[in-house]
Amino acid sequence: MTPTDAAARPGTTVADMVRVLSEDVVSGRIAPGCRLTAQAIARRFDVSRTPVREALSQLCAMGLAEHRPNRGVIAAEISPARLLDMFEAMSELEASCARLCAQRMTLAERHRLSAMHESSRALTGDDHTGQYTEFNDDFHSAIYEGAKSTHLAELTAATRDRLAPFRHTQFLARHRPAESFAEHTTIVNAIAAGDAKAAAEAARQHVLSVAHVSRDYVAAHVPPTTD
Amino acid sequence: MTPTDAAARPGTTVADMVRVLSEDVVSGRIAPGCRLTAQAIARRFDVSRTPVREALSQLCAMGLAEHRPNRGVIAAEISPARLLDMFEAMSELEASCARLCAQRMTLAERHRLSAMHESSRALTGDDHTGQYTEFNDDFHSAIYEGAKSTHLAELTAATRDRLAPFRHTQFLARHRPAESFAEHTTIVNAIAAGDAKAAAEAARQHVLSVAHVSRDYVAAHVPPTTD
DNA sequence: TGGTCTCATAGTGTATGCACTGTCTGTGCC
DNA sequence: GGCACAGACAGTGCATACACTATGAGACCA
Repeated sequence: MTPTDAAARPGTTVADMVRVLSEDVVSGRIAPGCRLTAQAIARRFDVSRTPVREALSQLCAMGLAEHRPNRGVIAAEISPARLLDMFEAMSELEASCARLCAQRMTLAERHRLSAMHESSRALTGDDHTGQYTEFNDDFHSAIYEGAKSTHLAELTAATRDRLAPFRHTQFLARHRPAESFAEHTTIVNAIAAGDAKAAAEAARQHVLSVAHVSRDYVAAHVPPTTD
Repeated sequence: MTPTDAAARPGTTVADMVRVLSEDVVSGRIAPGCRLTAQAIARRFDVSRTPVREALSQLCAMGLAEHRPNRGVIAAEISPARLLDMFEAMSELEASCARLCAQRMTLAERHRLSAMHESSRALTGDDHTGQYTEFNDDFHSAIYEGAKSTHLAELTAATRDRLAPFRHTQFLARHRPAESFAEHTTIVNAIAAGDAKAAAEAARQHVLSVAHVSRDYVAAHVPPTTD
């Protein structure tokens, strides 16, 4: 055994903890509002509190957690108003990506997007929600990438991650995958046709409908004020 | 003197260091590519390396610095391609903000924006560039705010800050303030008229013209590869 | 003279200790 | 019975120490 344990366990760096913890928050395994105590996390990863604190501060910078001075860090809690606000930003970002896709995707890329979309038809039944959720992320990622604007793609993906715990609730609503598929069709067709304006509008409307479904879910399941 | 010096100097918290350092990077006082050694910064603020490391990691998360494992942190270096890429994202974000302004600003807000813009006419001479630069930031902030979409405003402001060292170079170009003023006029008029589409397009073009002026400046002043 | 190797040094990354703050529980008072 | 206060305790925030890594200068060799 080397003197420092960290060298013996190369898998446990600050970056690794950030990755694992952000996945926990994004997936909802760590619920919004839940305390992230440095000591507990240090025990979990078998490191000291110092690198944990670093990981937590990065989580805060990503917007996935919130730091309250002398009171620790909690998994990000998003008020209903803030949630809609973020979905709105998301709709603008996705609209921009879709618009740029319509202008910039190569023919091959358009075909690949269409094929990808078509392959998801089989997953629109309410008994494939897990698979459809996964596909959905891939589909949107393809659109961020197709815009060929790295920073825009980064901002969009970051916003998506912050909304992830809430977006995923949409597919708990009955028939939502089928609706989602139909909305995707509009987007894909507009991009395939190179119709930038229609692509942007379709993407915007798609995200807003996700927002409404999610809002209804949150309204039904989250107490009005969680403080 | 209290046991902990930090208590005696309440002005030197992690947040303060982040503020000061980010201003240094944004303003160009700390040049892109410049090393940010934790020890030197610790001496500068008279604290230990621990809080400095926290501040630096936040700077990295903001995109204002870059962390290389075991080799420290450097002030963000942006390649010309990346720069254009970020300006493009900026143009999309500003366009969204302007569009929402046209839809959402109250009559009073529209009047205030027009008045604000009109007041800058006196600063368009090439001998007021400092004042015009300052006004310009206020003007754009007003548009981010007027969109009434907190997250969008945050993303836009964050991107602006990352571009700040380069945006500011635009006003070094002769007659640029006057051109900027003319472009602002188009935006303000569209917002005043509630013409969302025109406002978005005007804002997009405005940012893209900033990008071109800045690109020309950077091309003339930054070596091709800084590595 | 040019290239390579070695060692010194500066600086990063992590662990640990200590002082301070916030919170919770139990006790005394109204 | 309800409320305020004091103490214990848990957890944060920072300083410091130590091990490891990257880098550059100087010595050695071809």
